[in-house]
Amino acid sequence: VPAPAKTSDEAIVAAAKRIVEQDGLEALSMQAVADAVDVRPPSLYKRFADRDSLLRTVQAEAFDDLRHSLERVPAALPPPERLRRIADVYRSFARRRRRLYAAMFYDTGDRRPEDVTMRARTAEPLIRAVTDLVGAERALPASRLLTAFVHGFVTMELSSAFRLGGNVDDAYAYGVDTLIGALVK
Amino acid sequence: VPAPAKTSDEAIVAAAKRIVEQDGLEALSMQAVADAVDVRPPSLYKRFADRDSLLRTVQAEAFDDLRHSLERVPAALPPPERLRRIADVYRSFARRRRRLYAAMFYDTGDRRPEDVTMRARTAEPLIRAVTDLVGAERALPASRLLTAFVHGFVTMELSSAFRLGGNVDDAYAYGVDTLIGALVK
DNA sequence: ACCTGAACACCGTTCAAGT
DNA sequence: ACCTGAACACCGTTCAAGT
Repeated sequence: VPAPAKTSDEAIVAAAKRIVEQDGLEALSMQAVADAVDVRPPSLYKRFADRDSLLRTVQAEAFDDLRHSLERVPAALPPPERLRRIADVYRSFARRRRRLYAAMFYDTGDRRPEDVTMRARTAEPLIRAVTDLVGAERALPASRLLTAFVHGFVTMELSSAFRLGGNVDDAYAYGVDTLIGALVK
Repeated sequence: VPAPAKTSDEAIVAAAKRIVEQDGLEALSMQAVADAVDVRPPSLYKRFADRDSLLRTVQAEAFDDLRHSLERVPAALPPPERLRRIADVYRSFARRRRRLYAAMFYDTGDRRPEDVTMRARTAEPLIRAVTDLVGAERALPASRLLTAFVHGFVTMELSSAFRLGGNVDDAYAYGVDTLIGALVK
C-alpha cells in the first residue's frame, strides 16, 4: 500500500528559502523545514541527500532571483547608466533580502558544473555592460573590479562594517561613479 | 582545597585560533578546544561566557595580526606605492590564512565599542594612505571604495568565485592600479 | 577555586518497521 | 512508495558534586 506524498521538492525548497530569508542560515534546520511542510525530518532525506543539498537548491533559486532583477535593467541604456542601474539593483537586492544574500555565499564546497554556471550567469548582465563600455579585451578584469567592489561594499554594509560615520548611500554612489569614470577613459 | 588551574585564557585562545586556521570555523567546537588544552568542555565556561565569546577573542587577535602586517608597510612611501603595498599585504594575509580570514567576518552580533574600535583600527593604515593621496574631505568614501574592492576581491577569490579563466593576480593588480589612478586625479 | 560527570535540549542522519 | 519512531553521534550549555 503506497503512502501518498505529503509534500514536494518545491514546497520543501520554498519553506527552506522562507526560513533563511526570515531568520537566517543558522535557523535552517531539517526540523524547522519539516515542521513547515508538516512531515517528520527523515522524510526530507527522500528528496534531498542532506542539508547542504537543500541549501544549494535555495542558493540556486536566490541567484536566479538576483539575475532576474539584474536582467530587468534595459540593455538599451548607454553602458555607464546601465552599470549604475545594475549596481543599484544589486545593492537593493542585498539590502531587501539581507539574510538570503548572506546565505548565497555560504560555501558548501560544491564545485559541480551546474553550480559554477549558476553563479557565472548571474554576472552576465554586468559583464555585457562592462564589455560595451571597455571592449572585450579588458572586459574580464574590469568586470572583476566592479563585482568585487559591489559585493565587498554590500557585504561590509550588511555586517555593519562602516562604523566611522558618513553617508553610506553617498559612499556607494561615489564608488560606482568613480569606477565607471575610471573604466570609461 | 583549591584545584590548580590546568589551563589559561591565552592557551585556550591559542588553541581555538589554531583550530580555526587549520580546519575552519565549523571545526571550532568546545570539545575540540577542550581536547587541545586537556580539560573537559565545562571548564572552558569558567573563562569564556560561551563559544561566541571565545570566537570574538580569536577574531580580535586575527584583526590585530592583520593590522600589524599592514603597519609594516613604510609610512614614508609615496601614497600610491604605499596603497599598492597595503593592498598586496592584505591579499597575502587573506590567502595565507584563508580559514582564519573567513572566520574574522563571521557576525556574532557583537556591537560593543571594543569590537567596533578593533575593526576600525585595522583600517587605519589604509585610511592614512588614502588621506595622503586624496585629502581629508574625500578620505572616507575613497577608503570605503578601496576597502570594499580589496575585501570583496579576496572574499570572492577565496570562495572560488572567479571561474571564468584569466589571470587572477593580474586582475587584482589591474583593479588596484585602476582605483589608485582614479583617486589620484 | 577550579575541575568534572551527568544531564538537557538540540543538531544531522540512518534505518528498520509500518502502511 | 513514501512515512515515521527510534537510535546514533554529535553539538552548546548548565549545574551539582568533587577535591
